[in-house]
Amino acid sequence: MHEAVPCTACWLRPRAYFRPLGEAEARFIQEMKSAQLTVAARAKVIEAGEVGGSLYTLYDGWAIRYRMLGETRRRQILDVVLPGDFVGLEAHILGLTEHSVQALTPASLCVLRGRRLSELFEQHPDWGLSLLRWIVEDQRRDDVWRSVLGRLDAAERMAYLLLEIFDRLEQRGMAAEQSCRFPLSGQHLADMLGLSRAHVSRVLADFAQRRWARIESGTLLIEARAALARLAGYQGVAPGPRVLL
Amino acid sequence: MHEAVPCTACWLRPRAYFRPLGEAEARFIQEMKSAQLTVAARAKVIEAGEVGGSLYTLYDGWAIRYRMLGETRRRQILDVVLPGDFVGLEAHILGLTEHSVQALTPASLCVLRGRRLSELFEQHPDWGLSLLRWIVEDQRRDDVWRSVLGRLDAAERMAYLLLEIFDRLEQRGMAAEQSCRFPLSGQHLADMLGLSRAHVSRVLADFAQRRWARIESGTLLIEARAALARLAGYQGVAPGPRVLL
DNA sequence: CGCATTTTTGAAGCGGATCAATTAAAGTGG
DNA sequence: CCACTTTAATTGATCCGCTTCAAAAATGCG
Repeated sequence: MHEAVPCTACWLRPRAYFRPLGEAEARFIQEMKSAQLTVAARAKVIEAGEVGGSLYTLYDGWAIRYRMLGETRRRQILDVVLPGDFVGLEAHILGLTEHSVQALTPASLCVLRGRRLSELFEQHPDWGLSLLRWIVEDQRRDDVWRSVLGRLDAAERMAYLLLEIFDRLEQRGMAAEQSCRFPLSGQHLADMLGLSRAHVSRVLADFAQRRWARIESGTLLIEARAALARLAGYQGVAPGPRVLL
Repeated sequence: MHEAVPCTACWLRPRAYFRPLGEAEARFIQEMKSAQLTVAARAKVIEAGEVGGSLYTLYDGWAIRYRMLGETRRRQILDVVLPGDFVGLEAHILGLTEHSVQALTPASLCVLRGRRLSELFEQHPDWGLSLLRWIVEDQRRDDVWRSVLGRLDAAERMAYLLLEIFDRLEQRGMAAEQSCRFPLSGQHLADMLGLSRAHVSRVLADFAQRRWARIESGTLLIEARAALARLAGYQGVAPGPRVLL
């Protein structure tokens, strides 16, 4: 898919969503990047229980982060991983991962030298704070999702998910006016929202019939954003800019 | 409740759960602490929508962190805040809080000079990394809770919650052999677990009747830890040690 | 084109919500 | 310290949203 891309040629970095780089910073980050990894759709990038493990930035493609529960075939998808997002921070910081990450589409990742993450904190303490800020923003997103799962019904959850993914894609320049690529299956949606596959199908049928949103042949079309946002109490995503490593 | 306590006299710090301090570190932290705040039970420490706001460490007592949803009276309690936990990191880093924090019992908090948090990163980069590690551990806990809310039924959720709170108290030296203080009402449990007050009551009645656990007059008694852990797929909490600011 | 996977749809059952009535507990003021 | 008021916990009856199971339709893929 991609040969090793120098950071100066990164297609993501010019996006307004990502914080611009100074000269020295650019060199430092280029130095952190040790390789480019390409994986096929459905390939596992990180497997729960793995020890150590690298730190990655997803460069292109989609992935999911998930946990399996109690021996059984219960899966909770924790997040959709999009270009610019970290993969493997838990593995890298805590040494052991409890979640898995699987590519949804063909994907490519920048492999970061973990060693240099501590150097980053020492030599660029302001980046340490930027990173902290980013993580705290993610925590807020987690808070919202706990509310979504704990207190919203099926249709509200679905509306929230569709809008959030669309907006995150838009920040990365991966969305059109009111549509975007959407490689999640019904089963994926069910496992993210704590619903059954059958019920996901019914909720989506309802949205399509109301002309609020529809998913067709791998594409999400948002037809009535306002209606969805009102239903879910959706407030938008963190505007950035965010650091990109 | 407490007059300003010097960090050297802190009752929490000697606990094995918290990372021991060097001489210079102790001074730095003492310097960060600018005041001690005491609040009554039910008082709000942080209100959603608040701008700015201090950074605190809960010193004594219990609190809850929660969000209200969509104008209505739907509340999601995101976490129980226990001594040693941060309060107000979101407010401090992002400038605006979307959750509220309310004292459950009379509580006292150490007020930290926010300014010095960035200095901490500069002057003690290893502490920056410790803090990062702590936050990543919290993220893992969030991951687990998303799984709990998304995929476990009422009894499983309750079992998970009781065990986690008990273990967190134990780490802080606030639990006895198989019992601990428990100031959460049925409504609180319902709002944490995404259940109704009535159903919480039924689940607890069932646990009591099975002699697994019971809550009586503000005290939680864990009678059959193994049974609860098996039911919930509970694996324990992060062992620490953790930094204490 | 034909097989495998996914999606859709229907029918039935269940877990938990809701509502309402009762009981118990916790404050409050005299 | 007791009667009164308020708030929270319990319990039963009913209802609804979602699950489960199963079969049919659609879609993708080699």
